[in-house]
Amino acid sequence: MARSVAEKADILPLLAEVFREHGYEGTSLSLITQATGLGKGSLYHFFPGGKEEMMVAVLASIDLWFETEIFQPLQNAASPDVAIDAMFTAVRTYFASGQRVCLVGLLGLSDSRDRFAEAIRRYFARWVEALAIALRHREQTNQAAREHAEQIVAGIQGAIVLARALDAPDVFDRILNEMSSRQTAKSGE
Amino acid sequence: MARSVAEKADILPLLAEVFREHGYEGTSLSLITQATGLGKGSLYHFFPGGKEEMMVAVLASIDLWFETEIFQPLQNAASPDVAIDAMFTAVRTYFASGQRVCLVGLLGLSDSRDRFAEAIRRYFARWVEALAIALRHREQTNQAAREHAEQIVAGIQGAIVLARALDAPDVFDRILNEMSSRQTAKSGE
DNA sequence: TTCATTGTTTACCTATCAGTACAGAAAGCA
DNA sequence: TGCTTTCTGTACTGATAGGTAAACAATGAA
Repeated sequence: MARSVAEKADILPLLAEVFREHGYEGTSLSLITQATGLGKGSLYHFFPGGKEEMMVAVLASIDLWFETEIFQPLQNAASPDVAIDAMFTAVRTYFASGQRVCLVGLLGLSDSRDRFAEAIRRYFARWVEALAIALRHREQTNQAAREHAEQIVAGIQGAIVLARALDAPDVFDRILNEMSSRQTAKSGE
Repeated sequence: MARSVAEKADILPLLAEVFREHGYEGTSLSLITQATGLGKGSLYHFFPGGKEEMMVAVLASIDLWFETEIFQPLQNAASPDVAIDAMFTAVRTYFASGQRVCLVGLLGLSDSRDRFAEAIRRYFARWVEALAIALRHREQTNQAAREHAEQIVAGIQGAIVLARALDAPDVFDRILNEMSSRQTAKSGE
């Protein structure tokens, strides 16, 4: 047969996209088979734990991506300003100017929050933490840097919500631009 | 029997709460009967259109509340500053410092977005519009007021996401306080 | 006190859900 | 070539989903 020699690594992005579009509850196995081209047999071969294990794997892959592409650069960059700029650019691309939902944020709002509470908490905690480190140079205290980081992460999440609701990607870009420029403006102080 | 002489007005808040907690997809009729104490028969008597009509009614009641409690005061207040302050206070209470989700925002992110797209769009469009009017005094141009309004509404939504994800209501309060104080700080300029 | 209206209970319908069982095909290795 | 491991299709399960039908109880006006 059409034995596609599927590997977990290949189907994870597809899986992630389905969960992003439909949430955890809204993603049925039939949607998954449709999106991945894999039958139930294959899916349960790779993920014996079913839907929940699939979501855990997706969350882990998201975590890995953000850790390497966003969090680590923020923490270790020689120039924090450049790293923060890079973060804004990466985020704009990743979330397709708000047309692509943040799966972790969505999960946190939804019914299945409790099931993945720890992964959700860690994702946002790491983001705030890494960004706060990059912001330390700019702020009087570590606490101020932390609060500023909270504002920016919340601003990004809110920009997704608003841009999706209004169906207006330009709203997303405007909000991110403003946060980014308010940032660089401070260097003149 | 226990004829509770139910009225639509009485069960709408209960309905709203169930939808808020579980989303549209996640809210099953059995959850609804449980939360309202009404059987399917009664529910379909009040809402012949089923779940969808229930959600439409809930959205309409939310719309009404925000229109009278938030949007109109923002637009018509003698003192916009006071009205904006009142908005922050009302929002903090309404969303219980981020422990209570914004149903409209959640819907916008989730699978059932298309079904209620127009109501979702209008809710946020009205919010931004009303807030922009209250902010006009503070900004150079109407466009700047609008952009600032977008930032604040997005900030509120993001604060909900972040506070829920971190399970930390104080994060919500901090972010709102900061936005509110940045606002009043400008009057000194 | 009749009687239509309004509200409620109960039983039932079909579709779909997540998950399981298992036979069997492809692939890798000998 | 054989044989084992890895993968896949099909058929099934029990549970629950949203929704329907209709008999029936409470209510309020005549």
